Amino acid sequence: MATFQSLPGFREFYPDALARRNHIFRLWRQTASTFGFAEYDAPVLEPLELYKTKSGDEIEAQLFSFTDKGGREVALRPEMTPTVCRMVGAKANALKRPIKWFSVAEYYRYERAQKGRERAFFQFNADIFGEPGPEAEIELIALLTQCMCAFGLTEQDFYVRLSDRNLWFYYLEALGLDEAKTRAMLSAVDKFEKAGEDAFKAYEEQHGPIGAELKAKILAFLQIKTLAALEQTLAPVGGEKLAARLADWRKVLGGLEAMGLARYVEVDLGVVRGLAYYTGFVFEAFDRKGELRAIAGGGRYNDLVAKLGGPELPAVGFAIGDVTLGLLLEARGLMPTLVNASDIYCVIGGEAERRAAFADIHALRAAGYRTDYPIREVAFGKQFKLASESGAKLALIYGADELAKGLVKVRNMSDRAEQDVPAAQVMEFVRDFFGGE
RNA sequence: GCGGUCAUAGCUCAGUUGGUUAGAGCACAAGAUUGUGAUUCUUGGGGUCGCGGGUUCGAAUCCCGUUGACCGCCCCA
Repeated sequence: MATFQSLPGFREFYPDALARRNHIFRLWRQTASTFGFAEYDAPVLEPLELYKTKSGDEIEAQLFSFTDKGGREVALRPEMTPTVCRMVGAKANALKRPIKWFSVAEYYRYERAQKGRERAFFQFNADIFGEPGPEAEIELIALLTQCMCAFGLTEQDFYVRLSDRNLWFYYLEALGLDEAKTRAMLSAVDKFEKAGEDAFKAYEEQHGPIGAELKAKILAFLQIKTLAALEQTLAPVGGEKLAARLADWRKVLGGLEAMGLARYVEVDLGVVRGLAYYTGFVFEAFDRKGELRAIAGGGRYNDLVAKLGGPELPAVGFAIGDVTLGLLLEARGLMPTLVNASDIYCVIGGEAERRAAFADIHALRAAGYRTDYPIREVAFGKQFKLASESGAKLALIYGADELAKGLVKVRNMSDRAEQDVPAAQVMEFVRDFFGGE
């Protein structure tokens, strides 16, 4: 057994695991690019204060933080949001609006590792800055769903739960709750799905018993699954703010429906997301079977850029984690296996033939064909087995008989057909073969 | 940070009330096979049984500690 093991929650990526990771990254990048998002990157190590300012002092317990040799308090980034807010804030006036940016990066959190949660993990992060209206939400939720569908996932596999902190604020205000009670109630709502009635305990300890009528209204609000039900519930409450907010809801859901994405999105006010900096719509993606942790989460955070020292700049963003998504893809059989296949495998008779083959091998590789051969002498019969295992579509056979006649034998690995090709025309033959695919 | 379960080969696991040299399948490698593919047969490498201590004539097996994984709680940006 090895003397040293990797730290808890830190993963090693053997080639097959890295191939799966790259597959995920590739489709994320491709998808973001089709949506017109630009990729950026940023430091892994940041001033500790950046995260304390954003999330409060308690956050330090969840961070990989330390003092560097210059006496600076630093932390490995646990998320991208504060960093990207700083970057955008610093050049806000020079950036063309809307600012649509994405990144694929590794994050570090000092937490107990569990299924679907590691201490080091990757996230796809997408944000839109400078757009206060719900059009930004449409764009991002569309991107989120496509970032899942690109892998072959369907509405049978995942869905996005859409909620709204503003709606809760307006509704609870109309029900007569002050700000402190509202925050406590949102915290209870956040816990309700997991804890049930117990979720209200903390609220009642703080603010006294919840009246039966109030509780019934809260629970009814949580049951709402459609826009129609939402409008029906809020109609008697009235108020301009609520009316305007419902118009935003109609815009978001209408836009997503027009994109054909309605089947992925559910109204679900049970999602409030713990962190206090969200200022409007919030959403999370889950697997339909409810077996896994959240796959993605995001929302609007209009105050954060200013809070971190930039100008007033509205923003919406979300992140998808690689761990839970990877688990879901494995469970649905959507993770490809053979990734390192060759195009061409060379079967080589002996040492003399090897020298002749090398010229072609190098030329083929330079021309971009994935070309492999047995690195040391191997029995002829076994080489065909190796060729088969390599995944190559074509085997080039450099035998003594062929080379004596100035030929190379070419075997089509799928239909086993063979033909002789003049040695000088091998490259041309290969081009035709792969060009005609 | 707290509780529960578990830890034997690269992987999945077997290993009797404690008994002498710890096994199987898969995977990997070599050969049968010096000119033709996933089959078959033979053979091989690979283990201080997570680590440390204790009980015992004797520990993979029992006890204590520790590390890690998994499940749950807290948290989840």
